[in-house]
Amino acid sequence: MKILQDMLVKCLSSLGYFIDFVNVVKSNRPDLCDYQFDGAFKLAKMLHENPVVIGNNIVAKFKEIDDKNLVSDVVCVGGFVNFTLSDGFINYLLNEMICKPKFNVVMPKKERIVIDYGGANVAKPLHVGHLRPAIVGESIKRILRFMNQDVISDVHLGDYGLQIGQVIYGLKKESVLVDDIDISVLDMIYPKMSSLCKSDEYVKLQCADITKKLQDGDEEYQRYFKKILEVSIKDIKSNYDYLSVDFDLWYKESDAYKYIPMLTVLLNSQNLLTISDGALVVDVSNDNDKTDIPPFIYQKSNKAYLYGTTDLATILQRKRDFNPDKILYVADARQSLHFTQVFRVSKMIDELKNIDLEFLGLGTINGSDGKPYKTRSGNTPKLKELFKDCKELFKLNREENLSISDSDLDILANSIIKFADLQNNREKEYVFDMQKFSLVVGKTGPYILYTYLRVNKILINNERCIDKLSENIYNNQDRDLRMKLLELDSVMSYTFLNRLPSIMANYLYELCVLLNTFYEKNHINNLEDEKMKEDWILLLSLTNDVIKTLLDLLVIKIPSKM
RNA sequence: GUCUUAGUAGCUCAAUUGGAUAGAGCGUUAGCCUCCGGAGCUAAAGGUUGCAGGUUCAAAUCCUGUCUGAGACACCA
Repeated sequence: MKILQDMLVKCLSSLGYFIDFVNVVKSNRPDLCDYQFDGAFKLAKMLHENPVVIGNNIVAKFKEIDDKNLVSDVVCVGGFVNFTLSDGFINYLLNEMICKPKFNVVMPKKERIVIDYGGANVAKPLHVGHLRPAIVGESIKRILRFMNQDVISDVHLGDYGLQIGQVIYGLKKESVLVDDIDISVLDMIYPKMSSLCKSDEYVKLQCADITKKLQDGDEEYQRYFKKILEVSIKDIKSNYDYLSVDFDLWYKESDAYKYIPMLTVLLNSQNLLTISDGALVVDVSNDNDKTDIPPFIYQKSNKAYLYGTTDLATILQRKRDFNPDKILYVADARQSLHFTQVFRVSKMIDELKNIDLEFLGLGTINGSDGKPYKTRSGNTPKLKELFKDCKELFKLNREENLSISDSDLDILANSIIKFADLQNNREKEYVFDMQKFSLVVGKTGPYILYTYLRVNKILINNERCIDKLSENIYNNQDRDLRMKLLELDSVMSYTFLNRLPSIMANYLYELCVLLNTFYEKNHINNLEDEKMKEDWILLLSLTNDVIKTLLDLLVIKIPSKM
């Protein structure tokens, strides 16, 4: 609501009222007004005056300068300044949305941003835990691009950590030849080795040793490693393809290794490395810390490197390759301390200190019991099985679902799971209840898709023959829908600034609710009034364009029918 | 133990970051297809925002204390 805001700023300054930021927000009392300003209270405190008097002054002045009739009414109620928009102004704004690109959303300053998400590790099967980093990351990437940012996405595969040593150890122990490695073998080996290492300290040391030797270039281990990489990446790609998640870069942890010597030089030139208990560390503690931040471990006492080192080397790599303004990390919130350490070291290094580093933490996905999600059989379900289950449950739901094509079923299963995830605040954990999700009633992906498709049917049958709305608004459902469309601008900037797809997802749902209400109350096909019909076709066309765009930003495709 | 984070309707979550009467979905109850897709729509019931203080015109939101859950806390990722 930029125009209204500018007008209010003008109004306030001509009254001699100064306030640090003027914010006109959507009213939470739609019975009273459309937009609300509560600055009169702040002014009252500053000036030691009655807020009602100040509010009334603002109202009088606003009426005086509102030569374009932006508002049909502006009143002061108990200190709140309440604006009701005029039909003309509403339609003016909607027409701007129709004819300008990207619905006339105000764009932020363009920056070059690397976004790191997905969290896949080589040789570990993708499971339900990888769902959020992939979906939320992909959605944030798309939102950044919509907001005109220069974005590079990188999957940053974990391929050089201890897990690879574990898998190689397991393959050798089971006498699997390099040529016989396939995805089913890998899927079987990792969980086995992971639990073995937890119970057997000796095996763990062996695995650590293999990891170290691999990092040092051991030929035999490198052969295993290359094959594992090939098999595993193929599988990871097919999983991400299914989710419509894609990356510009498929860099791996190991690709950052060649930057470690340079990184060491940089750290040494600033005397940042110290030895502690045989390991090379960087002290990242700070006097203002409420609790001790442990030192960042640069190199283990056995000379092997940890993921913190490769993360840091990756920042250097990105700096030199792309010179980004920002790097965003979408990862499990439990890694918060790790990123705090990495970021602090990065800020100490002269070459890297100007890069903004943002950690976007994700809450865990829990089952109905409040604990991390498991299948009925008790193990962590693999991603593909999860979608298969979802499709099966969805088919049982309705007889008609049996006739839906398999590709549309995939789209619907994607919409169910993605919308269920993205409507939640990414920082909070949430309960994943497949039974509930596949029932598909209420606030779900298919609800949005259904709304889109039924309205789209009208648009197919009625050609859009004007490109500008008239001055009219015809009834309450009509006005509610138009007002909701006007919120898009502020929703997008809030979503962008906070990197919260959930804000946009909830807006999309609310928009669909109003669209459905409109649809039930107004039967366009039966209309006699041609002008009304033309306006409404255009309005519905705009609404569906918005829905389609937001669905894409939520990584949800539209099925041909459902 | 220290730090972080959460606690809102029976259940799962909102609340544009201090604004007016705390909103949705599920579930429950009662309605709505001669009509563009009923996976829909219209209503109703359901709340001392964990508890106790405090700050101010105004608190779910900020501060203090307290209870409960979750998580993190140097050679795993």
